[in-house]
Amino acid sequence: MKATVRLTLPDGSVKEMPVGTPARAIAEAVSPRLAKAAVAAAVNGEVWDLNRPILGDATVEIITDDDPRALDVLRHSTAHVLATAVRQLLPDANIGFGPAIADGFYYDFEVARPFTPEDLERIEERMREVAQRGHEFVREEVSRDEARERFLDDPLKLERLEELGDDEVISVYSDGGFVDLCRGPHVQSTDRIKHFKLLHAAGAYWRGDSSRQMLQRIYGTAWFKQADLDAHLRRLEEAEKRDHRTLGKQLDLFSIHEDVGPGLILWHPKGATIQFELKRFIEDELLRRRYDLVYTPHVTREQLFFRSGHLPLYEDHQFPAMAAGEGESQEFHYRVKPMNCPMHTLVYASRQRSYRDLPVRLAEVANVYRNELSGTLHGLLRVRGLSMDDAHIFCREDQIEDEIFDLIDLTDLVLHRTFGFEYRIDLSTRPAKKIGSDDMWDVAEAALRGALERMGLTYGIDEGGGAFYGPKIDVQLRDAIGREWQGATIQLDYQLPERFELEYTGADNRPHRPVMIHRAILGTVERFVGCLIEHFAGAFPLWLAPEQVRVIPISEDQKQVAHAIDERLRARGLRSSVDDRNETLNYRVRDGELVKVPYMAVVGRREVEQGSVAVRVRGASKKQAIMSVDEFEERAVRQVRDRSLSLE
RNA sequence: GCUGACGUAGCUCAAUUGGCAGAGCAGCUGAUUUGUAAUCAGCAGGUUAAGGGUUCGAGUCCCUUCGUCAGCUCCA
Repeated sequence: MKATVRLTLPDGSVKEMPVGTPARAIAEAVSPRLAKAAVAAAVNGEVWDLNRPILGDATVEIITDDDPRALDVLRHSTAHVLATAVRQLLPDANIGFGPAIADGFYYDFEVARPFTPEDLERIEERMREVAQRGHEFVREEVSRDEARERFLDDPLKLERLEELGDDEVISVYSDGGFVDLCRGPHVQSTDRIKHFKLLHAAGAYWRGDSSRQMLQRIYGTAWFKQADLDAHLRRLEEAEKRDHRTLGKQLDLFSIHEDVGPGLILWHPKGATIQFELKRFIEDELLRRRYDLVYTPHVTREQLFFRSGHLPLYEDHQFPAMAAGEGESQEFHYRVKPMNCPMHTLVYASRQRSYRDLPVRLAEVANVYRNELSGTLHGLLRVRGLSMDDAHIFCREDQIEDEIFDLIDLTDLVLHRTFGFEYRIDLSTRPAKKIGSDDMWDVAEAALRGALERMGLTYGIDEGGGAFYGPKIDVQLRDAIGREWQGATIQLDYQLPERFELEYTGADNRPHRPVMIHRAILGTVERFVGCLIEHFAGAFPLWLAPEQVRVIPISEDQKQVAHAIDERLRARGLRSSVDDRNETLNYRVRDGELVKVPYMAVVGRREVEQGSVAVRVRGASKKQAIMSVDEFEERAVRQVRDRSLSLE
C-alpha cells in the first residue's frame, strides 16, 4: 500500500502527503491565514470535513468562510448545536432532521409539548454555551448494526437508517455528547459558531407527510460575521415593512372579508386601478403579438372536466358540484372552473382548422376558483379566487421553437424590461411517468432548448421535473430585496389535444394533431400585484400608481386654479385629484407622501401669477421644481407612455 | 386539512390577581388661510369575532364555530 497520496490544489500544484492527511493540514501548510479562514474542503468536488483523512489521490480545494458552500456547513453545524442544546434541556426529545436551508437551518423534534417563545430563548442561551465550549465535531463511520445500537432510543433516526442502501457509508457525528446520524460535513469545532439566532418554531409533519406524526420544528439563521447576521435580520425587517398585506391596508388597495370568505379578494378602487393597468398592458402586448382574446364562462357542466382529466384527479382543488336549476334535467352537475384550458380547447375545436391557421393563440385574463387548503392561504399570494393571465397556443410541432422564443421574449419584456426584475429560468424535462413517445419528447425538449439558446439565455435543468403531459419552462423572478417568486410558466401539452381530439388539416390534406402550449406570464394577477407591492414597497411607477398627481392649493385663493389644473391633467388621461381640504400645507404634503403619490403639484400665489406649479416628487423632500403646467403635463404623460420606472 | 399562537373603535395598540372598556391616528363640526412630512378646539365612534358555559361579576377562565398569523403539504 502506498504511503503517500498526490493532492492537486486549485492552482495546479501537487502536494505529496502521507495517506490520511486531512485537508486542514494542507491549509496550514499553505498559510496560517488560509487555515484560519478554512471551514471545509472540496475533495474531488465533494464537500468534506477539514479533519477527514484523505486516503487516495485527489483534488483538494480549501473552502473558506466567504464561500457560499461554507455557509451551508456552518448552518448545518448550528442545527446540530441546536439539537445538542435541546437534548440537554429535554433529554427525552426525539430528533428528526436538521438540515441547512436557504438563509439558515432548522431542526425537527418530537417533544411532549410545542416550544414557546420562552423555550426558544432558553434554548438559544444554551446553544451559546455549547458553542463556546468548543466541542470538536467528530466523524465516525459505523456499521449498520452499530448505528442501530447507537440510535436505539431514536425511532425517527432508526427509520431513516433502515432506508439507507447497503452500499452507502453510514456516518455518525458527535459534538459534546450529542450524537446524530448525519452525512456531514461540519465545521471543526462548535466554537466556530458565533453569530446565530433562533427565529421561530412551528409544527411540521415527519417526512412532510400529513398522515404521520407532527414534530416541532425550530428555525434559525447563522452567519460567519455579526455584520452579516445583522444585515440578514434587517432584511427580514425590511421584508416585513414591505408586506403586501400591511401595505394593501395602508394604501387602501384591497381587503378580504370574512363574510365573503377566505382567499377571496375585494379589490378597492386603488387596487383595481393597478390591476386594470396591468391587464391593459398585457392585453395590448398580446394583441400586438397576434393573440386573440376570448371570454369563457366561470361555471360549466362538470363533464367538461371529466373529459379533460381534471376530475377526479384535481377534485380536491375544485369547489363541490352544484345541482342544475329546478325544472331542468338533473343529469348535469355544474362546477366553478379552476382552469381555462378545456374551454379554450373547445373554442379551437369549434371549427375546422387548416395548417395555415396555426398557431392559434387564445388568451383570456380569466377568473378561476380553486379550493386551496385553508392553511395555505396568504394575502394575495395564495388565494382561492384568482385571475390568470392565461393563454393557450395551438401549433404544429415545427412551430414550437418559434412560439417558445416569442414567449421568452414576452416574459423578458414584461418582467425585466417593464418591471426591472431579474429572473432565473429552469427547463424541466421528461419524468419517469409520462405519456407520449420518446420521439415526441425529444422534439419537444429540443424545441424548448433551441429557443432558450437562440435567446442566448443561461438556464438550469430540472431533469425529470416536467409534467407527465409535457416539458415546461419555469421562470423565478427576483425582487428588489433579493427574494425569489414563481413568475411565468410555459408548458407543452400533448395530452389535452389527445383527449379533445383536436385536429388541423395539413398540407397533405390529412388530419393532424396540434400541440398545445399553456402559458402564464404574470402567473396570476393577484400574486403578481402582491409581488409588485412588495417589490416597489408600495411606491409604484407613475403608470401603475392609482393616484398619479395630487394638486394642492396653498390657500383658498388658489382653489379654482388648482381645480382647473386637475381638469387639464384628467383630460390628458392622468389620474389626478385636488386636495383642497382645510388643513395646513404640511399636513397635506405628509398625507400625500404617506400614500406614496408620485407627484404633488403645489399651487400658491406665485404659481398662479406665473401659470406654473411647484412639483414635489415622491420621496424627494425639499427639492421641488417650479415648471409651467404645460411642461409638467408633458413630462407626466411621457413617463406614463414609456412606463418609466423612475420619476423625474 | 393538520399543529401552535392570536382576534378589543375604520387603523395601530392599552386595560394589574376576574372588578366602571381606554389612548393616538383616521372621521365629523367649528376656528384658523396655511410655501413642502402632523394648527387648535369640540363631537362622535364598541353586543371586546360569533355562540354557549363557569362566576355575585368575564375583554380576561372553559367549550364550540368563524377568521387571522407562523409553519407542514401542494402549487400559480
